[in-house]
Parts: sequence; structure tokens; C-alpha cells
Amino acid sequence: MEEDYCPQTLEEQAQAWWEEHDSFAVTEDPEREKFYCLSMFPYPSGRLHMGHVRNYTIGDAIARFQRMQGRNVLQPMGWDAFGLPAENAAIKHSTAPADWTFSNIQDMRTQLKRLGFGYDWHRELTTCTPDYYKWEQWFFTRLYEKGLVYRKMSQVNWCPNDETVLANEQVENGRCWRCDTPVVQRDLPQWFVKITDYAEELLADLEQLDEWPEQVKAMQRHWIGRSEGVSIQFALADSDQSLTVYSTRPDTLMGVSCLALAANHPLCQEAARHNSALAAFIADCQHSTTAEADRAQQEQRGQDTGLKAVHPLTGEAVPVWAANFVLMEYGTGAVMCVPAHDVRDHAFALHYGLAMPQVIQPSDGSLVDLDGAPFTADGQLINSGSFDGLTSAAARTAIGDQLVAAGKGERQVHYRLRDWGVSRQRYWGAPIPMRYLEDGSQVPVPADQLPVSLPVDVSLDGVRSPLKTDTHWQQVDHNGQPARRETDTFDTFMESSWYYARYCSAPQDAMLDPAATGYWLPVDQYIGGIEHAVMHLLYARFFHKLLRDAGLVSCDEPFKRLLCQGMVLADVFYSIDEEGTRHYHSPADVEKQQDQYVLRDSDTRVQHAGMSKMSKSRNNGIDPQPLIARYGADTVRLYILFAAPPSQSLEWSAAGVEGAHRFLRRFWKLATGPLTRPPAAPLDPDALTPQQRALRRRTHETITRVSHDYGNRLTFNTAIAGIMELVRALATALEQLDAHPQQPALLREGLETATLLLAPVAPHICHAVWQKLGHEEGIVDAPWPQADAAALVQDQVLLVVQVNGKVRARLEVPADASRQQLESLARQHARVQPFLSGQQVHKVIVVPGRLVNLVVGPASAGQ
RNA sequence: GCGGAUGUGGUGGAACUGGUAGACACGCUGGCUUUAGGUGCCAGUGCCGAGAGGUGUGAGAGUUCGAAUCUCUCCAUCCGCACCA
Repeated sequence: MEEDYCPQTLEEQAQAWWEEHDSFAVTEDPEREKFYCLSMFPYPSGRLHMGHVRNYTIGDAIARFQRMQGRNVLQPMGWDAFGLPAENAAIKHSTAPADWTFSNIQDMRTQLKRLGFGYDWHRELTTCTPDYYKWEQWFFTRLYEKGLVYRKMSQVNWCPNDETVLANEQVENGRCWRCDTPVVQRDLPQWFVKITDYAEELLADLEQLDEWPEQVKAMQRHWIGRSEGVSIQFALADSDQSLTVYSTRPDTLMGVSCLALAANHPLCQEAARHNSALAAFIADCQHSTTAEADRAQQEQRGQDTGLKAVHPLTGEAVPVWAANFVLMEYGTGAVMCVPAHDVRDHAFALHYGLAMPQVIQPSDGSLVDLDGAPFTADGQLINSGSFDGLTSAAARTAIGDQLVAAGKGERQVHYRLRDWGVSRQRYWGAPIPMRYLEDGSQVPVPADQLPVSLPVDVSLDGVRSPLKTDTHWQQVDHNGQPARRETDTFDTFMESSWYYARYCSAPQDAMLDPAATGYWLPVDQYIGGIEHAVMHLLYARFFHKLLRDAGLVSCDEPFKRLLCQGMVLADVFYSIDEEGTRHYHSPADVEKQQDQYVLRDSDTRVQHAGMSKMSKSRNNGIDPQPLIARYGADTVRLYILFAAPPSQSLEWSAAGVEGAHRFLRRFWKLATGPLTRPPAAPLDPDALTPQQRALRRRTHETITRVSHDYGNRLTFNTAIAGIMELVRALATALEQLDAHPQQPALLREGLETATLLLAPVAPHICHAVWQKLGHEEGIVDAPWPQADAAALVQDQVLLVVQVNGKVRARLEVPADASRQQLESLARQHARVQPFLSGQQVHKVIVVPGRLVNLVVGPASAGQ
């Protein structure tokens, strides 16, 4: 009767069964409660890695669990198919990005199917196909007409040797990754979407998202960065121009020692024409990347422009500097420096010997040593003329009022959030649907001429986008006038901002079907990596509100509940060749010899660069395929969920996969043994022995625990541990199968329960077991087990007795014992007595059902 | 630099609400089974100690009858920082 556990055969059969029954195809059914379970779709990089496996296993387990709860579950899958790696691969392997991408999709789809994920493949979408990006282009032209899209100059990383734009990722230590040329910043006209118009709503609606992790909402709040302050005008001496700065600390206005401008601020550029030192400084500032993380770590540098501003309240002259830490893209490109009361300004002033007037003192009047550190807290004003003595808060009002009255200031709400730049100077993306007429004006492509298809039969020279060199493609007729196409493509965050809605239905003649989105949205459970906590999730929330305002969706937020899984980390190894280029090596090819890492089968030493998330660019993805081939999909799924709770990051190691597989073998052995025979006598809970009642309680406690872990906590590791305990208890009890007439039915109930509880995680083996237990219907549609309250009742509970907080005894006590009884049982216990002799009990803490703590001390006459 | 997180045995982790630290696994040690084995089963396994007991959750302080859990300072690692996705 028993047979060997053979996952390869069994998993193929289960998958064939699902395929045959089209088990995961769903349609809208207003009679049933819907559940939309969505995992972030992958970039088709070639092979799945363990990060994908983790993400999709979590999603599939949730989807299957919700389905067993009786819900109408939608779980789709697709491909975030535009992006930079396709261009790099195309250059490296001389293929077209489209061919490479579609071939990767084939491979990865096969891998996903091999893992047994229950997707409705009828809804599969691929963002690089015109039937998808057509609607994105259409929507962009609607936004343009609504005034939510504009074009302005913005900086990019530029390689002067290759004459091409570089992504931040393609800049290594300020140099081009291909030719090692120092990168410079360059201004290009680019398209922006006005996300700042929605800043307030994006911030306020975070309050609605009570099933999002607090940390993610905190990150989004900081990213949006709402602040209240005053914009202050400084006139320029000997000029009719003026400078505007924004400050949240107008109370420090009397402590301004200079204004600082971005190097590419127009006034700086102008001043540099007669100031060679300044011109040199500005040129030097161009040798920097646009990445804010890099800039923030650069040494602060500045240069006096020679210009003088006029303090708006005192009329005193204030020097104007150029500084590398001021961004033209952010705010007005100018800030006021108050070295005594701001950390960054303090460092800057120390470095350049600028004045550091103190205008705030601590409220308690204590002295501060400004040579050491600035005083950044609120306090009381000094050296501020008529404002002396005011608190910071009062001074912010008073100084603000005075500036407003004088017409030199305005109260403003500012956001750190900047408008979304969607232009990319790359080939492999959705063409931006705009045209330029000969008079220089810009027009959107008319709806009936969409999509603007991306030519796919191209070869890449490694540097320039084929769109930029194809003058034939660029020429287009616009209502009888010659026009030129926009050659930039969209940021790929555009595609990933609305795919979740397109899954609901993909009409040929519309972007979305409001009836379908009305039924399915919002997504009930969204699962993806914590690396997307801000950008993707904020852009998608923004896009959703745009869709709502266009009447295409009806809710305010796209994702009801969010699970951010922690990264799966792997070691990063690299070597550097004679030309100084860094090559990343897969951890699978590296082995440790003594204290060195070397490439397998060679003597080449490699450097270890710590651990990081699995990525194509660092070549540290771990392919699940060898593990699936050896152990089967169920083992891989079980292991990745068992290894850690989903939200925690996980340093990849295959140690322990064996244990997961061993458990499935044990489970299979239990399930295919004598318990496949239907029990002769039905279960009668009243006829059980105390020992049998204990086993039944364990079965039902496991139902409670696992249901809570799957449904509420999303901690699959603890759920699996619970199932393992139950299976072990059943296997032990199986030895007494014929000892009692109730035993077969009792064990049968336990086994069926374990099978149902394990099904969301290891669906193939559970599918097979369910059939062997005689069920006609697939376990995918079996109802989730319910705990029997009567089985959960305990009449004895464990009581812990502590003396001064240290555990001295454990004893079984009646569950309904009173506080007095518990205290007395504790005091009388033989193992407790020695710790009480000669001591006086000062205090007794009784926590019913848990513990008694006796607080004792020396018996003294005085007390 | 800024923002967010994490830190518990040799290893992954558990302890859900301030109340038994180390569940469940991996590994290791010993034993049994098997012609043999990389299979299966049983027992042990935080550290110190013969034991009684002591001690222990990154480091240091604090609150509490009681702290892995709360507060403060510090250290390390990971994620994000707007053109990787």
C-alpha cells in the first residue's frame, strides 16, 4: 500500500489535473466574495531566482488559503518587460531586445508553472506589447490635455566619450561603466507628470491604509516630506533681480550668514561670466552624478559668487555663494545658510570661515558651544532686534507676519516630493506619444493614431538608441504638417503603475473596463519586495488616483493590504580584469579555500563584497532549478516559507532544504499507509480516552493556530512548524492504530486536517493525498477545516512558579483554580519551599493560567 | 549624509498582549535497523558546573515584582534615496 514519495511524477500529475480543469480561471461573480491576490510581476531577466520564488510562493499560499475559505480568488501573472537589462543583453549577445525578452518570458513562465503557482494564465500580460502600452500612451495624452504633463530641462548623467545618457547604475565611482570616462551632468528637456498636484492626497490617504506596514507608510510620508514654512525674498544689491529661498525656520532669519545657490542656478551661471574662479567651480560641480546618495556623501564645497543679497528685514548685505549641496531640481535652487542652527550650514561655515551669529539660545538660558555643534532645537531668540525674547514658535509667526506685511515673504506648504520625470533616452521602452512641429510647438499623438509602436527589428550599437538614429522613423505627418516624433521612451515605472488594473480585464477598445475593475479592485493582498516601498508603490498609488479621476476605477487606493517581503540576500563576488573592469561572479561558481574565495575549478581569486539582494547586475541570483530537479517544487516552496517569516530579510543558504524534504517524505508515508482505509467506526468525541482527547485537541489547536498564521499574521514559518508537530504526533499515535475502536477515525481526522492545512504551501503532495483519501473533488476547492470548540477545552493548565522572578517550579493545576488556590499551591510546592525558608514574602503576583511570582526578602524585624 | 528596518545556541528561526528564552528545523554526538549506503528510527545537544545551582537574547545604561519584548546611548548588517527594477 505504501509507496515511495516521488515528487517529479506526482507534481506533474497534479499540474496536469489543474490544467485539465482550468482550475485557476476566474470570472466576476457578484454572488461570491472576491479576493484579488497579487504578487509584483517580474522583470523577465532570464531565470527565476530565490527572491522570486519567495515572493510568488507567499502569494500562492495566500491565494490558495483564501480560495479554501470560499472566496472567488483572482491571482494573475505577467511581465514587466521593458527595461535596461534587455539593451545590455542585446549588445552583449547581438540579439534584439524584443527577442531576448520574449525568450526569457518563455523560460520563466515554464519555471513558474513547474512551481505549481495557481495563476489565471488567461490574463497574462506583457508590457512591451503594443496592446498594453497603447493605453499608457493614450492615458498620457489625456493627462497632457488635462495639464498634468509638462516639459522642462532636467539633468542627466552624461558620458562625454560615448555621448550617451547613463543610468545611476551605470556610473561607477563617478565614471562610465563601459569606458571609464568621468561622467558629467547635462541638461536635457524632459517630460514630467505632476505628482506634486496629488502630494496632499497621497499623504492624507495613507491614513486609510490600515493594513499596510507602518514602516512603509513612514517611508512614504518622509518621501512626500510635507513642511510648512515661509518663502523669503532677498533682493540683489545693485540689481533689480531677487532671490527666493524657502525655510521652515524663519525664526533663524536674523542668523543668516549667506545664501547658497545651486551651481547651475541661472544667477550663478551669469555671475561666472566675469568670475573665472566661480566658472571653474561650476565646471567642477558638473563632474558629479545626479544620484542624491552620492551627492549627500560628497564633501561640502562652495565658492563666493561675489554677489550680495539684501537682508529683507535688516537691509544688511548678505554674501551669495554657489554650493554643491544645493539642488536646482528641488525648491528654488537657493537656500539660506544659518550656520549656528543647522547641521549642514554649520559644517559649511566652519570649512569656509563664514560668520556664525547665534540667534537662538536654549530656553533655560544655558550657553552653547557653537564651535562644536550647532544648536538646532527650538529656544528663545537673541541678537534679533525687536524679536529678542520670543520663543522659536512665536518668532516663526512674528517674522513670517512681518515678511508677509512687507511683501517680502509668503507662507507656504512645501513638499520634498518632486514631479515625476518620465523621459528616458533609451530604446527599449514605450515611445512617448508626442510630436514636435516645425515651429517648435509640441502636440500629443491623436488617439486614433495610437499606438506609437516601437520598431522591434533593430540592432544596437551599444551606445545610441536606434530611435535617435532612425531619422526615417522620426518623420511623421501631423494633420498635413511635417512633424518629428519624440524619441524618448517612458520610465518603466509607468507600466508597473497600472498593470494590476489591466489584469481585471484587457479590452481591445479601451484602457480598462470599469465594470471589471469595480468588481476586482482594490487588490486585497499585494506582495512584493521591501525595495519597492516608496517609488513603485507611490507611483502606483498616484496613477490609481489619476485613473479614478478619469472614471476608470472607482476606489481611492489600489492596494488594500500590503505585505513587503524581506530581500533574499546572496553573497556578491567580483574580480577586476587588466582593464580595471569589474566582473561579477555567481556565488554558485565560487568556493571558499581557507580564508580566500576562488572561482571553482580555477585559481582565480575573487573579492567578496558582502551580501545584497539577488539581482542581474550583481550576478548573484540563485536559480531554484537544481533544487526543484532534486527535491521537487513542494520541497522548495515549503523550505522558502519555513526558512523565515516573510517580512524578514533572508541570507540565502540551502542548508535545511533536506529537512523540508524529509518532512514531506514522512507526511507521505503517514498518508499512504493504513490510514487510506476508511475507518470502520465514525468519530465519537465522547468515546475517547484522555490520551486520545489530547491528540484531538492538538489537531484542533493546530487548525486555530495555522488559520491565524495564514490569514492574519502571514507567518508561514510558524504555521508549518505547527503542522510538523501535528504530523509527528499522528505518526507516533499510528503505532496504536488498533488499540482502541476510535483510533482509526481519530487519526483519519488528524490526517485530513494536516493535509488541508498543508495544501496552500505544498499543493501537489496534498492534491495526491486528498485523492488517496477518497475525495473526488480537488483539494484546491476543499473547504478550510473549522476548529471544534469542544475539542479545545483544557481542564488542566501549566502553572509556572517564580521566586523573585526566577522559575523554581512548574506544575499542572486545574484550569479554573482561583487566585488564592494558585498562590497556595505555589507556596506549598516542594521545589519552592527551600527558597522561602527564612524569607519574608513581600508581594505575590498571580497571573491566572500562567504564573505566580513570589517576591521575597530577608525577614527583618523592622518590616 | 538622510529615511526605514534588523540583531536570540554552531546555523535558520520561535516566544503573537511585559510573564516558562531557544518551539520547529539544520548541523553535530551517541545508539538501533539495513548486505551496504548519502535511507529510516531512537536519545542527547545554549554556556559554565560532578551536582545544587549560576548564567544567557549585538554592547552599555534605565523603567518594572518580572524585559528578547518598553526607553535612552552606541556598534554592526540590510533596504531605499528619484535613470536597476
